[in-house]
Amino acid sequence: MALFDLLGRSWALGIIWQLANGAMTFRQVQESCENISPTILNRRIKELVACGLLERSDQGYQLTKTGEALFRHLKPLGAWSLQWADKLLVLEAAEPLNNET
Amino acid sequence: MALFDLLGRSWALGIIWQLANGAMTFRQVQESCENISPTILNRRIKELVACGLLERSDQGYQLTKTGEALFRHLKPLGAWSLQWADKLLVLEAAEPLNNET
DNA sequence: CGGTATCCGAACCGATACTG
DNA sequence: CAGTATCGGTTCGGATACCG
Repeated sequence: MALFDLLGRSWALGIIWQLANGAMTFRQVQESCENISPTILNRRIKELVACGLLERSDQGYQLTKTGEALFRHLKPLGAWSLQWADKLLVLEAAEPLNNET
Repeated sequence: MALFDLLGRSWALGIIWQLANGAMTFRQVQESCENISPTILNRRIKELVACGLLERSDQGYQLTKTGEALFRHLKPLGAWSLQWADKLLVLEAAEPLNNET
């Protein structure tokens, strides 16, 4: 699934997540992503635009219809993955691995 | 979302997809993924096991409960992404880019 | 402000060869 | 058969500097 290849790249999901709240300018996105370097931001944006997930408007960048549709599909998965990540941490904390304590 | 980082790696989704149909041995997975090299397969499997998505049984590797839950969430997204990929191709075919026709 | 060009180190893919 | 070790080649991330 090419989609996961794309979304797996650094900041791609973060950008989509941010833009789900409305249009943002280049700088705004940059700041909202803990000052990601412009190089990467530029790359991700171009990719996402090329894939029809993002578009430019007067207000800056924003999700396309397709992008919004994707976000709707992503949201439940995001929630699930949070639960999942939590459980992982708990498991790791419970398993002593090799440390004798 | 760490999940996407994991699933974005090569073959990770393919492996899950295959195992969704039932347990498989190392070789079987390998063959079902157009003979992915054992190095990569081994890496992916270890990661997925470490994350509680896969487990070993007598029949080989199989999805855990968690893995199956993930798969259920993934399926609709997979279907969506197919549509999306198709539209992308159509768009690219329709836009002449720079070619004068 | 918005975006591009360059460059380097790190991470990743994957072939091959090898052990149990 | 199942899995590991090693080692290139390539891609990716990201800092910096720079242009419109």
